[in-house]
Amino acid sequence: MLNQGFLEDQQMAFFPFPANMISLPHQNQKTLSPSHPLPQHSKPEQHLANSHFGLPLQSSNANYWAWGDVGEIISNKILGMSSRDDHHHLGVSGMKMKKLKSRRKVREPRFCFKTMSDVDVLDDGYKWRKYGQKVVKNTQHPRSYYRCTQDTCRVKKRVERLAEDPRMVITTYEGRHAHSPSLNEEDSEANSAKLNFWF
DNA sequence: CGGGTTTGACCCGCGC
DNA sequence: GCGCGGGTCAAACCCG
Repeated sequence: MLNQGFLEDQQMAFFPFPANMISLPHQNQKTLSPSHPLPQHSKPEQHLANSHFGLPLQSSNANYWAWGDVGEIISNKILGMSSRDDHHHLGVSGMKMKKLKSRRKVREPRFCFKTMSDVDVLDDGYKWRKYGQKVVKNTQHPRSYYRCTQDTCRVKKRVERLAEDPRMVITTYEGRHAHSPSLNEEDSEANSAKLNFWF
């Protein structure tokens, strides 16, 4: 059973990395469940070229794909609000966040996706430092907390395994990277060109 | 020695 | 106000 709060909270679900962004060191690592394969026409690169990409969403009992403008999907489907107001608050400092908190609860944009993988931490091109681990209630698997190592970047991610199916890894990203991935230095420019959809 | 991980303590929001 | 639970901190530890 998927954690109820999880679904309600995120209402979104699964953000696919473009295939060229995910390295697959393990044979059996696949994005999304095999029972919900990517549609044939949904080659991520294609949509990158159009500055659009697919966002597979999950309702309570079915996975489906939505295509369109990233920001639109994020604000409509993920943040669940018309986020014009909140866009101003994205990426603000911790201090500012505290001030804003008192006025109104502002949440960093979040999205998550599910992968079938032996490894907990997928290589998404960014460098992460673990800052905590917690056993969440009613699950036998701990949740790990990671922060982007770039000191100006406040992006965080959580990684946990599905209780019902330990082969599945749920990765939840919070915030936006203020930089391009640091895969390796020499082609960081190419990477940033490819990956500037990271908003 | 520098950078990452581990892990218990602490913080804070939320429901009762 | 209090307790619970999720999220974060930070000292200790580990490793190349």
